[in-house]
Amino acid sequence: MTEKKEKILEVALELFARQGYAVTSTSRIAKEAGVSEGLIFKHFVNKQGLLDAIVQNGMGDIERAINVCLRETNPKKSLAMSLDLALSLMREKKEFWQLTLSLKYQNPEIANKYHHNDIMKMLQTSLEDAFVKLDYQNPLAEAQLFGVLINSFFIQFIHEDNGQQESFLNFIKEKYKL
Amino acid sequence: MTEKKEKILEVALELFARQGYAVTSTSRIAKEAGVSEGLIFKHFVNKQGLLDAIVQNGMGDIERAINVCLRETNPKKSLAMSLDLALSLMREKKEFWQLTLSLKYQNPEIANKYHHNDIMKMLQTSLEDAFVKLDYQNPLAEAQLFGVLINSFFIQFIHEDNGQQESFLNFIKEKYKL
DNA sequence: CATTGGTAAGTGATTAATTACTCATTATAA
DNA sequence: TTATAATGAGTAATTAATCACTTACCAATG
Repeated sequence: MTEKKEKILEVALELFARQGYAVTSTSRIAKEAGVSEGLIFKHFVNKQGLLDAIVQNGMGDIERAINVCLRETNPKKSLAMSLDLALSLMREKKEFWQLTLSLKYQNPEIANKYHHNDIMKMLQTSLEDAFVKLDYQNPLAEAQLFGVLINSFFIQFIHEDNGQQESFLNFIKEKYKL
Repeated sequence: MTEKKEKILEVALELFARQGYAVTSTSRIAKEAGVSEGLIFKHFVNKQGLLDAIVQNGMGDIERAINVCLRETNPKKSLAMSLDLALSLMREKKEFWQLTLSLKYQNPEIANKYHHNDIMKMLQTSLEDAFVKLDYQNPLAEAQLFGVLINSFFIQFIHEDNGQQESFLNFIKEKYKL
């Protein structure tokens, strides 16, 4: 991976996340990355190919982080870890979340290939395990609700970072006595 | 409001919601509405003006529906009504929700003027009232959580209508004994 | 040590298509 | 008659993508 290729990916992620995929032109990306426009197409074939590369990059990082979380067997620890993971992933990969979420509304094809709900589904099984172990009367529905809580935490944090996120997570932890 | 003007609004809402604002061309809207492209600019000045008109239309309908809901003084009934309102609004105005939500990622200017969080804020006060009356130990945070639950219900329903929405709402009602 | 040949990285002018928008003109209805 | 509704050809700007070309690097060969 050359320096310029990496710079293109970096700038494109930032612009796609901030402005949206459709309204970000390849010429703008090239200018901002200090690169000729032609180079983008040399490396990524077309604009969609550039987007694909960005999404694949991001998904790799996140899958690795989640797999660590899934190994926890203690149910309460597992639930708490899921919440902490959400917070840290959000802080470190905010631009990427913004992009994947926005693609749901702009680019249905790629949104069906990889979007952040896929990651949520990976977590869902481990959540269900946890609620079964904790003897909840309706563990599946509880897991669904918990997943939705994490999901909406993501969405809210993406839209406005007013610092209330941590207190909101703590409130959930109290509610589930984690 | 002439027939053709209404048809433009109808078609534009559908296309903006399905494809996104940026990628939907005025020529496409005109063709699909069976109207000359010039007419769009006669009625709405520019593309942004067309979007403004659509959003204002939708917000009017929804504000009226919400105001009915806010008059309820019984706390449990108020909370239950909020959930039912979310379901019915979603079913009747799905395209509009899709649009407003997608604008958050594509059109920051208009998203700040009117977006669906404004409507959530209208509900928030009535939710806080309800949880105070119900003697919850932390009514503000509870109201926030409840608002988030409604919020995420919207977002999930927009993305995939797999019929699980009603059962999810019922689960919340049970959890809050509504 | 040169010199050659091959390859990938990178450029920038150019292209065809599409875009939002304009405007002179025509139809319609009160 | 007069204002408004509606048309559709036209325009300047922007777009994604292509193309012929240059540069940098590196290994093999004589």
